[in-house]
Amino acid sequence: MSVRVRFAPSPTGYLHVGGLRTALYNYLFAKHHNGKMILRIEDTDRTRFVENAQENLVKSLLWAGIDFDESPDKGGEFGPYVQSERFEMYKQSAQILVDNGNAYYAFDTSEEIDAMRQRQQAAGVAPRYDRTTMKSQYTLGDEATKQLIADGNAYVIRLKVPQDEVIRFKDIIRGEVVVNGKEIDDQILVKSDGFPTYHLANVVDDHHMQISHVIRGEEWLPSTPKHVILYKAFGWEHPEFAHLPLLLNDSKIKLSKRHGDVAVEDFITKGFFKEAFVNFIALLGWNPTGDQEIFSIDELIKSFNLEKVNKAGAVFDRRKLDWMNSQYLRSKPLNELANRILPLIKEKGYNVEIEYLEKVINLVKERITFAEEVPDFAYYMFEDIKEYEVDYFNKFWNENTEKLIKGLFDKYDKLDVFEHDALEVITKDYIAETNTKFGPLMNPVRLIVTGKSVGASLLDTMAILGKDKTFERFNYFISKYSGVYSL
RNA sequence: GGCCACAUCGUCUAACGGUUAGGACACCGCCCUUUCACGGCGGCGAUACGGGUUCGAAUCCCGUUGAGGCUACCA
Repeated sequence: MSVRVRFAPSPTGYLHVGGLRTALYNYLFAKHHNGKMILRIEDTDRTRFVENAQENLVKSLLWAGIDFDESPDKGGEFGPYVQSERFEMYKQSAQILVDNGNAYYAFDTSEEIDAMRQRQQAAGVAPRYDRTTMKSQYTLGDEATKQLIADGNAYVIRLKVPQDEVIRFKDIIRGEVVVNGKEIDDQILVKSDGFPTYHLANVVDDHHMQISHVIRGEEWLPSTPKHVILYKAFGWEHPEFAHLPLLLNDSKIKLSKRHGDVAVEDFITKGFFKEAFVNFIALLGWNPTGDQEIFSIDELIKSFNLEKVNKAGAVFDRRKLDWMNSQYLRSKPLNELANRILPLIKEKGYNVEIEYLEKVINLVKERITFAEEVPDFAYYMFEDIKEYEVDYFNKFWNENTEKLIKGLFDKYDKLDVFEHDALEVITKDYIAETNTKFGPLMNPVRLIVTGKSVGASLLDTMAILGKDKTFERFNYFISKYSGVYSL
């Protein structure tokens, strides 16, 4: 059997990281099995529809490297891939169920349903549609029902759940799940506005689109029995199910919009590499066995399998995500990094050659998490020093060091090749000659050249900055602070 | 409340029924070192609890507890 899976978001906002993980697992599963990945937009709730949401969803998915074989944009032989465009199909499907006795009409208002629920809760029973007392085809009879519809009364269509059956299905991740029909509510299939609910549309589409595996979040597990009933009512085989563990926040509750950023695009904006983000997300709830932490997308595809997906929810740990990003930052080609932040560099008003930018990135990349930090972290590589760190200045700048530093720069001045190795030889000779140490000598030099107390290798910093700039800073510093030993 | 599913270091996780319960993030220490990092080495730290099955249980079964999901004319 060929593998066909789908990612089926609602266009209600932005792509949630949990949604991305679901999409990713579907994608990895499809690619692993040489199957097809389908995007279907589930927009049956027009009250929650958000303009441009679909575009945003697709943009985030594409950013992560998840593309589709069939989608609203690409089309495909099972289209359309937007549920609102499949309206007729659901209508006909619902009619089939009414005709074959697996669904029925109901005319209750939402107030009446609310009242029913309150009665049930007060009585301590589970809220469920009460076929015996409510205004449905059950209590009204077929003739009266027909008449009410003919008269233009609003109605819904409900699934007639077999009360005396035990529903069983196999979940690839969780094993067999068993639910008693008595526990299942008569789910609304068609709303009074004529639109199908998720349950109907989902089952109809998955069947007609020949979906082989439904891989979705655990929040769908409780409604899966309803879906199984639906497939049976239609006389269809149901696809295989795999319910993914939830992504949790620090409080171990389902990651949601209410608690910090969960929109994928926020992470894009923050500067995460897609490879790092995908790598991190993939390992949240799945592990191929072993100690490997860094996986390329091809490695993920190669080793992915549903059986290894965990059952328990996984907390989304930003610190590990940061670490993951820094790992990728260190291993990425310099030209890629340089091109990535070039627009940002220009935006800051810095006019530098790409080669120079690459050198600077290489200089500081082990000290930062995001490539975008470079212009701030090492601003002194792009413009004049804005200020000297006061504590550092007061600690290291005095009459002795001034004399010492001047002597060192006299030696540096003789250098034609202003590079790391040459600088190192000169510096070491000078240390031996003056009987000082690297630290006390170079700390003030760092202050003079960068204004800061921390940073990358100082010799490399000076070499990249070049002799002219280095001396410009030295001369400026001396002209301003010679004899001034406290700020 | 009911239903469903879940439970290994703080977090992500590994472990044919036989391991000193392994790795990673975070944290701490040491080394490296001009600073800060990177890196290397080491430390801290877990099988929720109680019963069973078994020669032997993190692993299988039952119960308890805990935390979660669902309980919409939302998905």
